[in-house]
Amino acid sequence: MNIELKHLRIILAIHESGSVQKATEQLNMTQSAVSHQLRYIKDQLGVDIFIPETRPLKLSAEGLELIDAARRILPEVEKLKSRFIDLKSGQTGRLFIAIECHACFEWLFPVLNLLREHHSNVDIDIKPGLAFKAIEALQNEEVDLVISADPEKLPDVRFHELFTYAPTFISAKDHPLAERPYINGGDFTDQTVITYPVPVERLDLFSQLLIPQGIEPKAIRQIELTSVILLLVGANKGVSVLPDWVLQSARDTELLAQKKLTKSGITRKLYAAVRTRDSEKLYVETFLSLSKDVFSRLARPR
Amino acid sequence: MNIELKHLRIILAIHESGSVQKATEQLNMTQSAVSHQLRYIKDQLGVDIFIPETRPLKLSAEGLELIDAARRILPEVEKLKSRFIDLKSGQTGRLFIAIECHACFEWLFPVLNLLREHHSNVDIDIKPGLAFKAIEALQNEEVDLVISADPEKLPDVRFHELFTYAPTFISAKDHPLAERPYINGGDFTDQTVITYPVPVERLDLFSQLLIPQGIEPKAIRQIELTSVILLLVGANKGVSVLPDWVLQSARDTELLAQKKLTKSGITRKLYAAVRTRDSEKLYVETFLSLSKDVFSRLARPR
DNA sequence: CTTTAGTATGAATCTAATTCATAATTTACA
DNA sequence: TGTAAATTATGAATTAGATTCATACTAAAG
Repeated sequence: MNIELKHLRIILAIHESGSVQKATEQLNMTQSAVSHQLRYIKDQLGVDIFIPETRPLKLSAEGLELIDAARRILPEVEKLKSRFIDLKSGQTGRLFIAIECHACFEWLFPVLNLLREHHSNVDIDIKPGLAFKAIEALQNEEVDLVISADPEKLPDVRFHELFTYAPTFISAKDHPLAERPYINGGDFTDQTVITYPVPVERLDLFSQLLIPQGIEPKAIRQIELTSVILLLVGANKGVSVLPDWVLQSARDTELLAQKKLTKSGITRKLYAAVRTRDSEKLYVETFLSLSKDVFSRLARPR
Repeated sequence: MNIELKHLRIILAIHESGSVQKATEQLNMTQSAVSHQLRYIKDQLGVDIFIPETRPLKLSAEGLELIDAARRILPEVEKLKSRFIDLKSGQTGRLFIAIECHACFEWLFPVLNLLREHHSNVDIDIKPGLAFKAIEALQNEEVDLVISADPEKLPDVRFHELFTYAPTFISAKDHPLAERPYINGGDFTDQTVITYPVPVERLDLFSQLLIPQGIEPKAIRQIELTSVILLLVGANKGVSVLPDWVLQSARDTELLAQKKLTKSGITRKLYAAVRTRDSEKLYVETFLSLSKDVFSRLARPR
């Protein structure tokens, strides 16, 4: 026995319009096609749906049951279809985010709050614990967007540039290095460095400066919260390197000296990576523009 | 956008088995056919259901939604299908009954009570008010079975013989006609006849005897309840004609004289009329055999 | 009793689904 | 890594299914 949605639609249209004739236009079929289908349905179910040789066509007892079922099933399917139309257009969907950059929480939270206001139908969340294999998780559809500073050339992933920042050295004002015009890699050999609790190769200081030069600092101390890092650096418990925007937006920076890294300064770019086919989704585009907005407000020196 | 149940079944089978390959046997399709369908579905929905180039095939975010919907919709359809299998076999269904014969309530009630015990899934009911156009109502599927004494040759209706009975004259024992060996039509001209409250042409006495002979009784008095009719006849308020089985099963018949109608006696047959295509349904067959059982017990003289 | 509107049907046509053969990928395992 | 095995994708041919057209049939209305 084979029943398809098409058949339920036909039966329902005939019943609601009162005749095969009238149902034809609603169904975009000829009278003959409907009639053939009607016979097919009857053969499949083994019972007459409409009482034969009556006009207007009247439902049989069995037909009534079919109509009941159709009225339960078809709206479900319609819901599914419109759900997919929405999904495709980005009216609705899922935006799970992985961040490779720990400091990014600073601007990401406000962005997501704004994004939720614009797209209440989108399921927005940050997925922790994926930082290291974030791009892989993106390809796997475990997440839908990755904040990354290391763009790759991949066919199925597109990296959208968000903004440029400078990893910046900080120390207490009375720290010896606070006198320098800029800081070099070698300056770290006898310093305690305070960092976020992530593998060192994921920190700009290490990936851009220390690892290439084969330098190791005297000690590393890992702290979760940005404000605590600032506090400890101010208390001369160590030095640190943070994105310039963090320093510009943070309070209590009076005790700190800020220096560029290397004579020419190091700059980096942050990217939002999404799957290519998600690129035009409305909420992805909104995310990108909101990020730039929020960042530019955050980075404005006070 | 066109989605059919077939597509939901394919997606679900692939997801649950883990690969297209394994799904093929469950679906009774070749790997190629499944693959082509998969592409069709993707084109229809406009999004990838499975993440491309991954094995085992993994659902995309959109695919998950599709699976959810399939798991809601497909069981509904399966339920519908098994419902129709039951309907066709007569495991379940509807048995609405119209009776042309008023006295039939006497044996019909016990039959229906027994029938309900055998077929708890069948919706059993008596539909009043259809007595006159009962066969039409049967063809219209307003009712599913008609108790009738007037079989017709119809292509879509089948009359199953239930049993034979004799419309029998009754009067009080001290009534003048109680002396006669049998009663003729002419004997009614100066009698008050007590009948059920139905059109006279539907009463055996009239349709079989008085109307053909053009005879009218002195008066007609209509009473609903059989026991009241017996009471009134016993009290010499009139005479009546009732099926023999009613008299055999009723109490308080000591005061009554029973006489056959005409010298040779009149006999009639009762039929259960059902739509031809319902004839083999289990509960219809049960109804027929139960009716015969109950009747033979009822008609057994006490 | 004839007309008319609605429904059914057969044959032809068109569309969609399936198969077969084979290519392309991916995975597993050396 | 590289190679074999397994899985999936694709194109062309085939088959099955759905639709149309023309027309016959049926029920209802006048």
